[in-house]
Amino acid sequence: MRFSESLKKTHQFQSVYQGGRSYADRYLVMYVKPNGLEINRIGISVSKKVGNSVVRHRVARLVRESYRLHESIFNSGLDMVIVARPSAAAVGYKEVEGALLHLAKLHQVIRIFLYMDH
RNA sequence: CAAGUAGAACAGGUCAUCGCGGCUGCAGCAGUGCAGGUGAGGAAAGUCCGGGCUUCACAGGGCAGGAUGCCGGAUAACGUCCGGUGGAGGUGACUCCAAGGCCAGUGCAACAGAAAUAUACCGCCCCGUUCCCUUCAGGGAGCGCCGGGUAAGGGUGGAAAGGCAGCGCAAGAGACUACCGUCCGGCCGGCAACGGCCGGAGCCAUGUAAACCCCAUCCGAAGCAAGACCAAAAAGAAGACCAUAGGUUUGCCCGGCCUGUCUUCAGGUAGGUCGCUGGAGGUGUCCGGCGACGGGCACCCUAGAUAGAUGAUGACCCACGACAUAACCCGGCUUAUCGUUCUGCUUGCAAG
RNA sequence: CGGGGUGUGGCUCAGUUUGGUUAGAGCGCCGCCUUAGGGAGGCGGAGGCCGCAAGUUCGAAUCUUGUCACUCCGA
Repeated sequence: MRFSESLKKTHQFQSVYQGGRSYADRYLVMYVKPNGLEINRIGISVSKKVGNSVVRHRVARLVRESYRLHESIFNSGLDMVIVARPSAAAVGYKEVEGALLHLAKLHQVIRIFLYMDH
């Protein structure tokens, strides 16, 4: 991803959980917190309750792919944590993409005109 | 053709676009960019065993604890595998078995039953005695406070002192006899487990060791977050620099101590590098072996991430896609799994 | 990577050590009594293949092995 890094440390995740705002739908939960940097940092969390290793990796890839393909319309300087809910295990790319963009719209972190144009 | 049985292989494919982790090459001081090539499984899973490797411990032996348990072999090793033996199931191909020892000792066996490791409740028989019948041989019925024999029959139970048939007897009993079984001894075959044959028995006597236990064999402990190296930081040691700033020791001076600066050593946190993939490795072929497996030769190199890489979209085909993601590496076991293909063998039916 | 624990009526737990006849307790549920009615109280009742599968034993919730799920601890 050209403009983004990933969150790695436990304390970075804790910071977003405690200092950020959150929205959720059936498949995903999104936490957002400004980080004061030029770039975005994104963390994806898929708990063991979602499924086994294959399912968890697949969900994480779908979320990452969705973000990658729409990276250009996101605002900069954000820390985001996206948590997958158990119902996300059964769905495909289209649903995950829709959920991600829906939550981003609620957070007002994407450029709406580009989103509409898309 | 149908049903079954044993074994083996495969685990969606092709194309296009976007994207990810190593590697190689080129460019660049560097961040990085471009190109090429490569990138999960039969179970990668569960972590149930075994080994390698690493660190620690260790003269040797024993105890404790744990594991294994018919015999022989394979192997680095195993609780795995192969070949046998015995037993169980199946018409059969074939499958399954924790399959050492309760005459070393101890424990336990509810309920039922007269009695559970020793027993006489009913029954059967003998003896004594009373009464009745009587053809004077005997027969029948009752009694025995505590007379005796018997384990055939009854019933209980998982189990009641081998089974069955005969002989025998007052009634009975391996008391005796044949067969079967069990145990003991001998001979033969086999490396052995064991099998076969012959002879004998005082058939002295339940089950349970996945009850304690006994016997035989094996096991030092921990695990790649093992461990090795580099190394900010924090705390530490030694030395030097003060003709020196501050504090303290006594009012002052010298001297001492602390703070200071530098060097060296030690240390090992954050972080980094190695361990990290060429191996008890694969594929083919030949040889030895019934086989597990072993040996020779040729060829091949096939993930190595470190919050952790395989995905998305579109098109076509088909069987319409199951289970499941390496994390130091191997050998097994167990469990999950939509299906497809092939081979050996068995049984049944039909036809030739 | 290593180690431990738990699974029993709808819920919370006993019983497993040392196998034994029909597995108990509380709350909940159902019926009846009581009340004008409800609650409380009293009486009675239903509800369990003891997580699953094999095995040992005459007999298994209990013993053994395998397996599944949940959960805790350490590095």
